[in-house]
Amino acid sequence: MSYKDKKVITIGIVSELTGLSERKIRYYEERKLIFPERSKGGTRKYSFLDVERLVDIANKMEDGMQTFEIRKMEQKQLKKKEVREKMLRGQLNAAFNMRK
Amino acid sequence: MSYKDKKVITIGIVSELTGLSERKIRYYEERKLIFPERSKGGTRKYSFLDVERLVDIANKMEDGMQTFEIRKMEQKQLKKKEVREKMLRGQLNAAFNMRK
DNA sequence: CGTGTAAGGAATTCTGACACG
DNA sequence: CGTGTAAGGAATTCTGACACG
Repeated sequence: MSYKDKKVITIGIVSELTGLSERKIRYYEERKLIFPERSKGGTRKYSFLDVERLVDIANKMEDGMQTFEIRKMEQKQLKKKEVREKMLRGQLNAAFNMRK
Repeated sequence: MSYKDKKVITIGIVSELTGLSERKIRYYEERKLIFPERSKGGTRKYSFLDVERLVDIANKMEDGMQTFEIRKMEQKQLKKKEVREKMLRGQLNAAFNMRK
């Protein structure tokens, strides 16, 4: 975990960093696009990665995409990534086996 | 400016990250060891670099150093760094001049 | 000098709801 | 569906001060 992934930023500052209203930021969480942590008291805590994600979400919203479409798109990309990694592992294994 | 230098963390979270009380953190600011920014409303905002600095300060305090000593020490190291950079620039210039 | 604490107030955040479209 | 807003309350932070050592 680098600094980028540490959940330490409160929503007001995230709002400033992204230019999005707090309302929007909370709504995108409701739609499962973003997953802040919580303090003991219940205040949301975001990472810089979350901030980047929010900017990306904002761009897609501007392009007329709907929240559920954005969610699906992210799932697809996650799946692609998994497949890619699985293949890579397979090739590494094959290469390793050839050596014996 | 990388993420490390962005002042985005509130004092409560800094307290958790460093293990220092908010009182101590504010006191080290009073003694000019740390320089948070402020929100419009007046709440302090720290960077990850500040968090690292605070941990370093805490270690020196544990070793019995006093705040003014820590401040002096940091000034000295800053000066050393400046001298080093000045010398480096001088050498680079010399090397460049030899080429013509 | 360095730090804890209680005090009162202000800034920040939270949730659930209503509104509009 | 996506977002603004007013509402009431709770969590967070701020300052200046007193205390102890």
